[in-house]
Amino acid sequence: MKKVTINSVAQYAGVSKKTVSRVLNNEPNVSPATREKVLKVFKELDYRPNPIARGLARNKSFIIGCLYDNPSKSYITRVQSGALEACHKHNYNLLIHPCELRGEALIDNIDQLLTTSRLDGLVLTPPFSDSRELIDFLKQKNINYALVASAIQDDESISICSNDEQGAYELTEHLIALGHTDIAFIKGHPDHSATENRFNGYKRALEQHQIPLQERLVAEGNFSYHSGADSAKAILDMTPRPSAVFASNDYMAAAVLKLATQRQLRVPEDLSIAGFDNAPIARHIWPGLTTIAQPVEEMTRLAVEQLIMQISEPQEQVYQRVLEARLITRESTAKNH
Amino acid sequence: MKKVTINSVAQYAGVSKKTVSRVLNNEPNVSPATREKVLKVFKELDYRPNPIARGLARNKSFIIGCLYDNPSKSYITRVQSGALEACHKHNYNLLIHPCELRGEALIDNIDQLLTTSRLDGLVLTPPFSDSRELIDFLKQKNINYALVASAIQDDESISICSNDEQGAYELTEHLIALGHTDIAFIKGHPDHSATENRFNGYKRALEQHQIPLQERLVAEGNFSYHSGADSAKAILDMTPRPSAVFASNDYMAAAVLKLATQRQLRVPEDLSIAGFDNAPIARHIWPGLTTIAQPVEEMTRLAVEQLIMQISEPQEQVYQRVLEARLITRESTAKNH
DNA sequence: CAACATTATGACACCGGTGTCAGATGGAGG
DNA sequence: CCTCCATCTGACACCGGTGTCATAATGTTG
Repeated sequence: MKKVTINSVAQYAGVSKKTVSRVLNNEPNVSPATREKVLKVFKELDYRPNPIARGLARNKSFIIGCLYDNPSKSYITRVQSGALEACHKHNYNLLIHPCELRGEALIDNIDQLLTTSRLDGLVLTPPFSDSRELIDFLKQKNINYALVASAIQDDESISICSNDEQGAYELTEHLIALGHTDIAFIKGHPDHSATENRFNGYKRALEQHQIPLQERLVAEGNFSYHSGADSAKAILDMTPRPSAVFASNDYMAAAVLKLATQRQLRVPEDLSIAGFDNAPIARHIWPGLTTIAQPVEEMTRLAVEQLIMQISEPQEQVYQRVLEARLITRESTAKNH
Repeated sequence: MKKVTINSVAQYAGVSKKTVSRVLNNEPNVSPATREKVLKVFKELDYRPNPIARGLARNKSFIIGCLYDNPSKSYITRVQSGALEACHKHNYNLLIHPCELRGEALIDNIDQLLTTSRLDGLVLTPPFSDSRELIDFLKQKNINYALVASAIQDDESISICSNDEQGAYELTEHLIALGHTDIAFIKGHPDHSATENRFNGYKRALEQHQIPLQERLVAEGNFSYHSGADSAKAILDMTPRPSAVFASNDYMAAAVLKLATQRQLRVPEDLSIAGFDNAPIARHIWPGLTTIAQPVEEMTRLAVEQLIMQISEPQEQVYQRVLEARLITRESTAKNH
């Protein structure tokens, strides 16, 4: 069981190791006969190039880093899953790096990460994808990166997002169509651009239907279940109580549902509740939550694929795209009587 | 902004690069004065050794792989979090590798992973940690590994688990103490050793209290929410209906709760429900689920730490440990009337 | 103080690939 | 048949560290 290196392949095939390397990397200027011969030896010896040696010679690691700071486990795993798919397709690996946006020394932390791990690129997920400071740092350091679900679309950044504003608009419109006019809204974390986008969609729908925005119905949250619980308390204590609540994500919506149920309110008869994200919890509870599904895996997959392309052959034109979100209606919303 | 390599450090400090290497690795046989001098240059030049070059020279990657195939996102993120903590502490990185135990070619898949990524070790989480086939393969290939939540304790394997049997025993006893005797049980996935352990705990508690085990009350699940929903239907259709349901994890318990609520059963007045794992959903729903909390992060952290120790200095005595699980009571269980 | 053991240091090859460049080979054109 | 150019191919240095071993410097002993 000896190690198969490029040297043994070269010797066995009767060519120089440089020629083997050429075949390996699909470089031109290898005669078809030689290429064939070497490829055959690859199979015979079951040769697999050592990525570490390759990395050293090319100053590459074939590793993409994924930054996140998100309370939603399901969001994180969806992001990972999309990123992994793209990585594996191109023989890259994924390094996960949870860290805090508001941490004392984010830039230092990332700098450390980059120099110790020699990452070839970074995928930034919210809220990092909206951090100007971080992005400027990466630009200055000449590190390739891709933004997921970011509001930034600046011609220099690969950026894939979904249409939060439109999603929130449709969901609000759905509630309005059910006869609701007093619709409370729970905002997300202020560091995420999704927070503002979703709120804007809500406002636009109200405006469109000539329903005045009531500031009193807008609560501050931060996407965590806990913050949803706090907002839920404030909202359910209001008089008059709104007939519907639109929370900026499903966890906060679940918190509203929990409190409402505790207080013997019937959902959706007495109170309609809607969320955002289509997290697993949205269908694990009763009644199931009406929500907006986003293509998180798809977004991340595209972002990482573009990132890898950018790494292998830097391009002038950078890829940007907005994917569609879609409304999913479940039992938690119903006609206002 | 030139690159700082071991050569530049050596030159700047006026020593050979081998000496720099010695200081870097805390090797003996360097005079205190020289060591001091080199360390000072490290700081001055902000030198960070290139892990790739190091890896090539030592035939190491400083990367640990983490295998999982688990429907629970929260479990996965907890595992990752524990593993990352241990990795970062020792300057390792974590590569995540979701794959299917029942996949057509698991061994090939892992073989591929190992040769292309040159991992220094693997952490196996359930159900991989119970796969004899995989473990034998790793032994034969001389790959270091650590088992998380495995039933295997064979003196050659690092193995950290928590006491599932005891946890299930305590939870069942809790239900018995509340006056329940007809306690349905939903099993987990047959590939996980936890499934049998939890079932054994349930049986032991019944036996201890002279309650005969009723086969009709035992349903097959597989830890997924969906399987829980199927079992829930079977259980709630039974006549007479049991007064309590103990599901082998919280997702399945949540499915029981959802169906019970849909059917207008009051929980816990008409039906007590308990789960296992203390997943986030257990406290995100109403009523909150009585469950068993396991130290998942702690298990994984310990496993990875031991794994890294094993890698750096192979030891005769291998580390094994059983951590305690603990009962968490919430609103979903109450006295049987 | 000679003889030897111990500690400190550096020269050099090596890990397994890739980049550069010079030289070999072969076909087209005059 | 010779020149010229395009296509192949390999020798060799190099990426940034580590291992081996010889040698220099220092310490210990009789």
